[in-house]
Amino acid sequence: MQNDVFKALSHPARRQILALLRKGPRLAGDLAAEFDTSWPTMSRHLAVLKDAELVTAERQGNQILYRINTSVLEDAATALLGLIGRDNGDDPLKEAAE
Amino acid sequence: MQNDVFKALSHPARRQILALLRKGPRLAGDLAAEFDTSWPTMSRHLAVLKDAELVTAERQGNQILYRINTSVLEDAATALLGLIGRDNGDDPLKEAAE
DNA sequence: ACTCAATTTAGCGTTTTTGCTAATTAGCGA
DNA sequence: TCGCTAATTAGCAAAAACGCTAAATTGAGT
Repeated sequence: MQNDVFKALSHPARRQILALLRKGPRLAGDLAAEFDTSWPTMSRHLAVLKDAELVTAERQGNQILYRINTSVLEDAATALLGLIGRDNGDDPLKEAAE
Repeated sequence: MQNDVFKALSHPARRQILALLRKGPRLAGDLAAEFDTSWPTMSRHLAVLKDAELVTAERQGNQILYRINTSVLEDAATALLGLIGRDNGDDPLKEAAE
């Protein structure tokens, strides 16, 4: 699902969400409050991030706590870095694919 | 134009093009030959990569030589890595934005 | 100028993404 | 159970991305 990861990262709002989440877990509502877009729109951005496993969601009673998932982000960064190095024989795209 | 970079990276074919280019510069035609899609489609993918400055194009007489631009790729990877580290105060998105 | 090969641009239809409002689900407390 | 708040899902319209075929462009060679 490497594929969806880059797609998820392609929207600026979603990268911004990750930037906020980097500082610590947040409730969905708190996140939504930081953006101009409507709640449902935020909710969908979060769903996209969750599908890509870039974040995890955990119910806390009435609300939902979102956490960044650094491991998937690491894989993506690694894949990108793999694209940089001069040829060492292996395929950088396949390499980080899992 | 950080924005366009991630968008450019969001399509698997374009990442694959970069993977090929990583091994060395290539003529547009040679690149196109590696994919199932039509030439015009490849041409557009290349244009997207060029807009994002992920590659550079250089005319060689009749044909066009494409080269990967690692510096932009590095910036993107750095931005991603910046999303991983625990809070150090600065904004990882802005940071790599230029 | 004429022609060929390499590539890009135009134009079009289909699919995906985005963002909105309205409606729904889920959990909590009275 | 009723009502409230938090969040998601439905449904829709507008915009953007994709990929194709056909037409145009560019440079090289004759």
